[in-house]
This record gives sequence, structure tokens and C-alpha cells, in this order.
Amino acid sequence: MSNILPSLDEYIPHLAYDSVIFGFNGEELKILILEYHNTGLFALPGGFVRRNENLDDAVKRGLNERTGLDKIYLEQFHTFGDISRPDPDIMRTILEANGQKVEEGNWLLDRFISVAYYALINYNNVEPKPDKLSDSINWYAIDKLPPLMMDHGKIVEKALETLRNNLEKKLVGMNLLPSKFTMKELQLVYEAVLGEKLRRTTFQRKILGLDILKRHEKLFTGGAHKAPYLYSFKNKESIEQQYVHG
Amino acid sequence: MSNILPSLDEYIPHLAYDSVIFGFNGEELKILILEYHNTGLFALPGGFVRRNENLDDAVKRGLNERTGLDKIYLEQFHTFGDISRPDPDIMRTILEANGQKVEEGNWLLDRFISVAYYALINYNNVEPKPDKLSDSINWYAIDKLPPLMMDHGKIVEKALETLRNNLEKKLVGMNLLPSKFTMKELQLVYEAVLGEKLRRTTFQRKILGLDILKRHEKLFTGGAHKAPYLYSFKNKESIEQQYVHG
DNA sequence: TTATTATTGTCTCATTTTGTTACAATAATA
DNA sequence: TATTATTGTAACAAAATGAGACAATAATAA
Repeated sequence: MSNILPSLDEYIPHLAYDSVIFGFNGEELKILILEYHNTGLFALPGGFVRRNENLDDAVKRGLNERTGLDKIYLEQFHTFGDISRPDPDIMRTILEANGQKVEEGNWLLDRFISVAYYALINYNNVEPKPDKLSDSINWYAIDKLPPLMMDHGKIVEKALETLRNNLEKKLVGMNLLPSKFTMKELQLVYEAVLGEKLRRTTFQRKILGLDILKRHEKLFTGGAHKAPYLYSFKNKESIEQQYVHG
Repeated sequence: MSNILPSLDEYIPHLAYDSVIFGFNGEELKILILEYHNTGLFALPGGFVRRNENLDDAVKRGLNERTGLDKIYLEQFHTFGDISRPDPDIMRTILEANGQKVEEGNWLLDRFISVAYYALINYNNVEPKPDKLSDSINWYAIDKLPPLMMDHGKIVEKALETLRNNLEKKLVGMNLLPSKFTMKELQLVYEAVLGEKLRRTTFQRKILGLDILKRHEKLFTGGAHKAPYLYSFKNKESIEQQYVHG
């Protein structure tokens, strides 16, 4: 196998990013986890930052390569910088399992500081693509993750914590749902993120009170009951002004 | 002047930190700003990360050197990674104004990613010390800052935004006030952080309702009016469990 | 010594928000 | 056509917050 390793000329040494990519399948909150070839190692999708590239752009580039999505809701949430976090043995295992020769002192075995981001994407729009080093990239429910390598478990925890804190402020539902959805679906997103049940009538009243939803035709669901309205977020841009920034 | 520059052997290249150190003088929220020798340049206190040192520890080390304080409330809030942010000309100006010879290609002129932290300290406990490269380090009210170099203005803005968001959650007052304080002083801290007036009775009821304050003897203030109680935070450790983490 | 002044601690009531229950409407199914 | 499950909304209770009132009191002035 030819050399597929990133080269130090191109990238900033000691600096990486990891991404926690959230999706919602209608029931559960999930994240994308990749598995490295022949190692049984599970990890968050991550990458390096080019020498002439903004940090944010590096993350966008990586997400685009893996999901095909162009405009992704992204939020940086923490930078992990303990000495203990990277493990050169694990890195060597991954590289060698991919048929790469790794000489002592290779920059990939060095200490890395990692800037972590979370992304919110529409589960149904995506056909995740594994990269050169990984076998597979798959959705896992957040309460059924495989054991993750290095400190990636901690990174996921912190991402979830941040997502929960931002739930009210940042209109999370807007980025996890298709453009039209029922009130029930929106409530399920909130419940999946918070990990708790919410009261239907209170939730509905509160959300409608925010005056951010536009009501559409009724949907004929196929359920043996009254059909719910469909909603969409009204004027997505101005809402972003209000919530996502500031 | 001898060479006082940090050496690449010791530090991780391309990686720095900046700190926004908040203090409260009883009236205004202030931050520590340093001024570089003979340049008229104002900047946030910052530094580099040793190759065998945790990121958090590097920041603690820097704060300790500058304030003498040992246990400082510290919170990481954002990592700034745009290509445009560092300015090699400014860096060269600072170094040369300090009598340092800087050859082309010196690592200090490279691109830097900066991890930003804010700290909350007790204004009265501190006698800030300038470092080797800076003339002075002084308190400035947050609405009367001098123009800051590079993107340091943006860093302060983001720190304030984060502090405001965390005000309820993280018991900011605990770290900005002396161990005993009046209700009025606590309210002034909240008002200084939020930048708005609060209603006295509502504030008092809410804070007391949190059940985190211990009431002490009355203070004989010297004001021509009823003397207020003094309060302290009860059981600081258990409160930290509740608020600062999780 | 006594009246004045400014601020504090607390109470009350109005207003707003949230929790809870109830119930009619209705799309599919039996 | 009756039954079923779920939806949209109304109604009332409970809790939280806003707003004002007032007695208590430490220093100062008279």
C-alpha cells in the first residue's frame, strides 16, 4: 500500500480536531463513530489543520469529506490539552494496521492538542463515507456507544453537556430535523437531547410562545388518530441572528 | 540585553494561550491588561505551553507568575484559530523594542492558535507583576479598555459573553468577592457582569432562595442607615460540586 | 439628646409563567 | 358506524417574578 499519511509540510504539528456529529433518526440522538481498519478501535472523526487554513475551515473540510454536506451547523466547545491524552502506541497501531511504515519520531506520534467541535446534521440527508484509514463510519445511539479510544469518550460527554446547555439558546431542533416536522417530532428531539420526558401541553405552549414556528397543512400520518399539523422554522435566517449568535 | 526569548525546544510551536483575568473593585468589573515596553501596545496576558505540561497547567503557571495567586478559578472558553489572527510584524515590533534580535523564521513569528481562558480573582488580594517583556500590568474597567492588539479585543468580548452565560450556573460572585460581603455587594457584581440594573428585592429573594449563603453578624458600615448583614458562601466545596462542575 | 436621612430586611399583592387536568376534534381501523 | 389513539386547545392551580410599601436602624445633623 502506498503512503497515505498526511505530511508535516502541509499541517500544523501538535494540533488536531475531533468532531462529535449529532443526528436524530426520529427516536434517538446518535453520533457518527468510525472504526479503524483491522484494529477494533473506535474513534471520533477528526483531522489536522493545514498551515494556511483557518481552524474552523479545517473542521468544515473534514465534515464535508465525510458527510458530503456543505452548510453544517458547527460549534466549537472545548480544547483538550492534557499530556496524557494522545497515545503513541495506539496511533502506531492504527497506522501499521493500514500498512504504513512509521519511523520513530514521526510527527503523528507526537503529543497532540485537540480542538473539539460538535455538529448538528439532518440524519436523512447523509450517506457517511469512511476515509482512507477507516473501515466504516456509522451512527451509534449516544447511550449505546462502543468503547472509544483515548479520551474520545470524555469528548463525547463534554459535547453532550454543551449541547444540553445550549438547547434553549441555540434552537437545536432546527438543525436536527427535516424542514417540515410535527410538534411531536420536535418534542422527541428535546427529550433525546435532555434525556428526560417533557410534558406535552407545556412543551407545545412554550414552543408556540416563542413565535418561531410557521404552521403548514395537516399531515395525513396514517395513524389511527387526529392528524397533527406540520411546522417549519419561520424565517430561518432571522432566527439564527437571534439565537445562534449573540 | 541578554536573550530573554522563550526557546522552541521548550515549547509547543504554534500554540499559545491568552487569559482574561476578571476582578471586581466594588464598583466595576475590570480585567488585567499589560503594555509592552516602548511600543504602546496593549495585550492580554498570555504565554506558551511547555512540551511536557498540560494545557491547563500552563495557564495556571502564567497566572501564578503574574498574580502570585495559587488557586485560581479558571475556565477555558474558546480557541481562536484563524490564519489572520497573529501578526508577525507586531510580534517583531514587541521583540525588537525589548532589544531582542529576531532572525527570519523565528518560531515566535509563526502562525499561532490561541486557547483562551478567563479567570476570576479577588481584586484586593493581588499585586500584579509585569513580566520581562512588558512595562506594566494594570486593571482596566471593561468599558474603558485601551485598544488591544491583534484579536485581543474579540477575545475579551467572547470572554464577557461566556461569563454572562455562566453567571447563574457558576456562582461567579463566589470568586470575585472577599469571603464576607453584603447583599448589596453581591448585587453589584451581578450588575457589573450583566451590564444592567437589577431590582433589589427580587434579587435578594432569589439569591436567598438558592440557599447558598450563610448569614453572619451585622456590619457597622459607617453609612447613615441601617447596617446590612454580612454573608459568605456556605460550604464552598459542596457548592462548587453543584454549580461549577456539571 | 433627638430628629433626620439613607439603606436594609421583609411583607404584600399583582402579574406572569408553568404545571396539570380535561375535553372536543379527527384520521385510521375494526 | 363505532372505536381508538393522538392532537389542539382551553381552563384552572400552583409557582415564580415584578413592583411597591413600610418598619427597622446606624450614622449624621440639629
